[in-house]
Parts: sequence; C-alpha cells; structure tokens
Amino acid sequence: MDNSGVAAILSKMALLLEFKGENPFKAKAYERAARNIRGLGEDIGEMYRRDRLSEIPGVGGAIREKVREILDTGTFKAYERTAAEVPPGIFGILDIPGIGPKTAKLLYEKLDIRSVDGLLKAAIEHRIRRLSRMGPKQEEKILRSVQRYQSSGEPGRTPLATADPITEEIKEQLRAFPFIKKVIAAGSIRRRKETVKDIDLIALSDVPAKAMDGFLHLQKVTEVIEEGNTLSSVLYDNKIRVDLRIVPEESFGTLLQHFTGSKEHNIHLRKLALEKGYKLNEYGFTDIATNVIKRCAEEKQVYDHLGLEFPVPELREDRGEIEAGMQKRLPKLIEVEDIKGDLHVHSNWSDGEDSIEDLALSALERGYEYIAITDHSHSTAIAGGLSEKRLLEHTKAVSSIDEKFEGIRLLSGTECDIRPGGKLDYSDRVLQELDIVIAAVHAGLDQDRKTMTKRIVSALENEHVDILAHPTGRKFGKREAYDVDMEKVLQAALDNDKAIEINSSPSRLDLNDINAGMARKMGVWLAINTDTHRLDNFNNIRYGIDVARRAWIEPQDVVNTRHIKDFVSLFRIE
DNA sequence: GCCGTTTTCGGCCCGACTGTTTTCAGTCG
Repeated sequence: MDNSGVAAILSKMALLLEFKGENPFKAKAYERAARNIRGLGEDIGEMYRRDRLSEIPGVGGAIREKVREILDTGTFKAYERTAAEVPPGIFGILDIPGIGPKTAKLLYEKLDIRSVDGLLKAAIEHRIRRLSRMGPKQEEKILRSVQRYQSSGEPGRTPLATADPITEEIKEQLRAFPFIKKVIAAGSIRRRKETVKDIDLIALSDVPAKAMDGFLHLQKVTEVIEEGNTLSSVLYDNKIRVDLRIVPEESFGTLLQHFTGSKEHNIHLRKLALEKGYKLNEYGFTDIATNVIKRCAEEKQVYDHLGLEFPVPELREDRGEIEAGMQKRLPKLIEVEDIKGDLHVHSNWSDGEDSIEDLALSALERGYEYIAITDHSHSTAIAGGLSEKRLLEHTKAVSSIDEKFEGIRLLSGTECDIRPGGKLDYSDRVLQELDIVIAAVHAGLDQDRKTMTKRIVSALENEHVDILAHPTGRKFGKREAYDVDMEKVLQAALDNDKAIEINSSPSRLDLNDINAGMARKMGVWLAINTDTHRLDNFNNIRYGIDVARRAWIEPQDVVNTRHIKDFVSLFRIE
C-alpha cells in the first residue's frame, strides 16, 4: 500500500473517533499522522522496512504499530472494531459541509440517520428541527447542503488551472469598485496547490460594509453561504466557493500571512511564537507578558519577528520550511524565466494542431533556445502515432526546418510508447537517430504494481531513452495514477542518468509535488515540459513550475534550465 | 495519541460566523 492509502485509513480512524466523541486530541493525533504520511517525500513501505517510521512527526509508539499493521495486512484491528460499531454511511454524512461529528452523532442517535439519503429524507420531513440545538434554519441549511452535495456528485476540489481564471475575473470586478483599494488571492491558490477547495480573497477597504455588499451582489454569485462584517462566503457561478475577507491596512501583512496558510504551517508558526512569548493570531503578535500588540502591515515582518527567513507561499506546508527558515537555508526556487526550452512538444505530424514551423516560431517568441518535437509512436494509433518510416521522415523534416531558424534549435525526438512487456515501440536502430527520446506509458494501465514497475524500469535501462514522461499517468477527474513503485522508478532513473518529467499539462501535473520532491531528494534529474498540442499550451509551463516550487526544486535540479550549449553536451547531442 | 532547551504529565493554535442560545456549542479554515 502506498502513502495515501495508509493515510486514508488513519484519517478514517480519526473521523470515527470524533464521531464516537472520544478524546478529541486522540482524533487529532491520528489526523496529524495521516497528514504527515500523505505529505511524506518517501515511500512509507520503505521506511517501515528500514525501521524508520518513528522519524515521521506525529507517529509515536501506538500509531507506529498501527502503520505496521496496515502495511502488513491492509488494515488494523482497532479500526475494524471501531468501524463495525457505526453504520458505513456515516462517512458520507461527515463529508457534507456544515455537518461535523457532533451533529452526525446527534442525528444518528436521536433519529437513527445512517446515510445521506436518510438525512435528506429527515430534513424534508422536518424531523431535524425538533432536536435540541437544531431549528428551522439549521434544518434548511442541512437540506441545501445535502442537495448541493448530491447534485455536484462530491464537494470536490477544483484544478488550479480552472480556479485561476475565475479568480482573475472576480478580482477584476472587485477592483472596479472605488471603495476597494486592493484585492489579493490567499489560501491554496496563492500556495499554488494543484487543486483548490475554494478561492480565498482578501481586500483592503475603508468602507467594509460597502465592499462586502458589492461582493455579495456580483453578477455570477449564485448563493450566499455566509455573510458577516469582515468575512463572507458565496457560491460563484454554481461552481466554486469564494471567501472574501475585508482587512484593515495596519494588519494587512499578518492577515495575508494567516489566510495564505497552510493550516499546518500556521499551527507550527503559532507554537513557535508561543515559545518566544507571543500569542499570534491574524491581527498580530500579542506579547504575553505586556499585552502589547504588534501588527504587521507587510507579510515579511511576521517572519522577521520570529527570526525566520521569508518562505514563499509555495513552501508553506509545514514540510520543513520553518526549520530551514530558522537556519536561513531556504531554497532559491526555480522560476518560469529559468526554463530555456521545452522537451515534449507535439506537432501536426501526430495529434498536435500546429506545424513544426509554427511551434518553432512560438517557442522562439517565448525566448526559448530549443524545443524537441516529440510526436507519438505507432502504438498510439489513436493519436496518429508515426511508423518507423514516417519517424525517419519526421526527423529529416525537423532538421531541415531547424536550418531555417536562427536563435532556436529544433531537436528531433519522439514520445515513444513503453509497451506492456517493457519493450519500446521503436527499434534501437531508429531511436539512436534521434536527439531526444521520451518514453511513456499510454495503454495497459491496469497492470499490477510489480509488472508496471518492471515495465517502466526496463524502459529506463534502454541506453537511448532520455526522459520518462508523465510517470504515473494520472489525469484529474478521469483516472487515478497507475500502481507503480515510484521509489524504484526514481532509483532506476538515477542509476541510468535519465531525467523524469514534471508534465505541466493542467490535467496531469505528473509528477506531482510529493513525488517531485522525492526525486529531488534522491538527486534525480527533472525535466519540466508542457506536452504541448496547441500553441497556447506553451503557457502551461507555469503550472509545472508551480509543482516544482512546491517540491523545493531549484534551477540546477532541472535539465531544461540549461542554455543550449550546456544542454546538448549534457545529452550528448551533436 | 503525541510530545518536551522550563515539562515524562498535562497540555495540545486561534478566531469568525451561525443558530439557538440568555452565554455557548459546533463547524470551518
């Protein structure tokens, strides 16, 4: 089982403990352990084998034993015992926004509500309002929340690339109001997380009431979820929840810091503040001895006050950035401008829309020094994969077009299928003619972990392969990553001097931030590519860079930050 | 259940908003 599988069971245990009303700190302990395992840059199974589970923060003696049990048996006895005591539908109920463990417990004990459907029925029949602490408004709120939950399938997270334009649209409208001085996105959007639950905005205004009113009446607001003086929350365009907080100028920095999160980062920061004698909240530092409040207009002052180097938002996940900040050893992260070329580009020779000439021109305009034209191989027939004969014609075409362009080097390449048995789609004789060979899995995705791992590793052992593309195959909303031992794959890449791709396509982002972080720690080369199929796809590089930054990646970790001269010598291209 | 440069026991981040409440519990981030 992989890290997220182990974390999922521990999270469910936390929910069960909360539901049962046990010591809330015990539930929190399970949740914390789950979170840290999920965000671990190492394979949990490997840590178990090396007897290093106790190194994980939040994993003490008891949870360590449970993790061992999960890895050995797929579950643990205490969980099975606890889960057997409650109806399985409880997890669905707890998933509904606004319903927490206390409410779920009340509904179960008093009304025998065991599922989301049962909850809906009880709300319609007005049985909920009669319970203590409930009332008509609560009942109505639950009803709406259930209906929204059922109509959207699940509360769901929105891919960052979908949320970005919506955020810009709202910011633009808010900025048009004369009484709003400044609007900035905080939360997971600012941390550039791959998916976001909601859009967090903070705004400066001298007339908060007017600002809030303007927000609540934006044209595409479909529902007001919460309404307050400093904080309101709406459903925007029936798609995504948007929170707006109006903040005073003198505390802007502290508030921005607070609302950027992550929650885990903030908790750690506040503990640190307490150790130094301050209570930290979104308004500033309160000196516990004197009760004097220090507010920060600039975000950096918050970190300065604690003696920390400033961590960019992408780092704020409590994955070591606070410790590194204390030692002033934060990484100097890669930026979009560091990218000098794109190594994964499709032309109209296969399933791309544009000619090689147009791709070259567009890349040149972006200031790139090189791109590799990597059309599909023949197994991917649905994408117009090239036969060996066509590939050789393709290669000739690339070099003749290359001669026409000054200032950019066109590299001949392929995105070559790794067949189910591990063989490549082209013979070595053909592959050796190419400048860049990308290997990738496109079909036969349901192989078991061992077979898939062996398949990919054998491709990495081929001397002509340069890069492994989209290493886990996941696509948002379409399919999960296939089962593969990422640590073994990365080790094979390291042993054979291959690069691993961070695919910037917004539906892929593969590697993700956790796996990319693992690759970086192991010292594996990375390539950040767009997998362009249409000229404007080149812009997606931003999203690959986001992933890389969240993985603490610096320019020197990435092969395509090299200038052309260094790049061709690194890949031994003539 | 975890954790410790005041602690191996007694804490565990902090506040806004809502609804049902005459002072607060539950949920969320």
